[in-house]
Amino acid sequence: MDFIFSKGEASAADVQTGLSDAPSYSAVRTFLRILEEKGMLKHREEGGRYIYLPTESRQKASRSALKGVLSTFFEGSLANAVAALVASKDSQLTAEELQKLESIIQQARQP
Amino acid sequence: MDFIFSKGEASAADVQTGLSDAPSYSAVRTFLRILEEKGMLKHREEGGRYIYLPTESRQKASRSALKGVLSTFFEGSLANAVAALVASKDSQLTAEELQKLESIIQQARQP
DNA sequence: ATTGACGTGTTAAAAAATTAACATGGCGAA
DNA sequence: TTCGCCATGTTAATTTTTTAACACGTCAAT
Repeated sequence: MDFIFSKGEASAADVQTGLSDAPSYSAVRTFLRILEEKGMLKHREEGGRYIYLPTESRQKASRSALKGVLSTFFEGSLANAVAALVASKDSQLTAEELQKLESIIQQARQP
Repeated sequence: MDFIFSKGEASAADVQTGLSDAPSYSAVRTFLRILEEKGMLKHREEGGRYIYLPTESRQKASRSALKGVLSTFFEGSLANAVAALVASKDSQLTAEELQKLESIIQQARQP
């Protein structure tokens, strides 16, 4: 699911190729079919191939995933999470990124 | 794993009780043992009971989980993620939380 | 000391996931 | 058109996971 969310959509071959710890092509195919049966994926046909995509909106899924991590590791606090990344040596946080963050926060504080 | 990380440590019974979609107690017990064999968990004995806890530090695991969500859903950008939560109606972001965030960002921008 | 409750270790059976293999049908190139 | 290639549909075998069941040892209470 994460792989398909990150790509937006993917064929069975895409998943099998792209996933580093992927099972066999056959297993991927079966699993995608099961995920569709469970309602988590749907597919369209493109030149005979099946392209799978999530049924849930990316927005919903992303918020849900983010809240999940916050809840599991950061007591539900976004500030705690940001603090952890900021403190991380290899955080890859550029000056530009920090500036964007600040402007987002400021806008949120003054509606 | 997420459950144990969120609790810090847990017995088989804790997991089985606390997890909403938990399998049988027997399966939980087996699974914890397998996770230990794989090196993801260790256990200590407390009054004859096994209490399992992660081998990886909470800090490492939390950063890794957070980066994973950022990478899957937010193009790796923390700012994008924060923006999504801020925009969410039910974001639960209190004024206090926003203030903490701002001060964290400001400190990060001026080392 | 004895009993009963509880958790582990172990085993075996049931269910599910993974894999391989082959048939079918569509599509493009020669 | 005809051939070869590729993805799907299907089936069956294999492996892993999940489950149940029971023996054993510990601990607390009676």
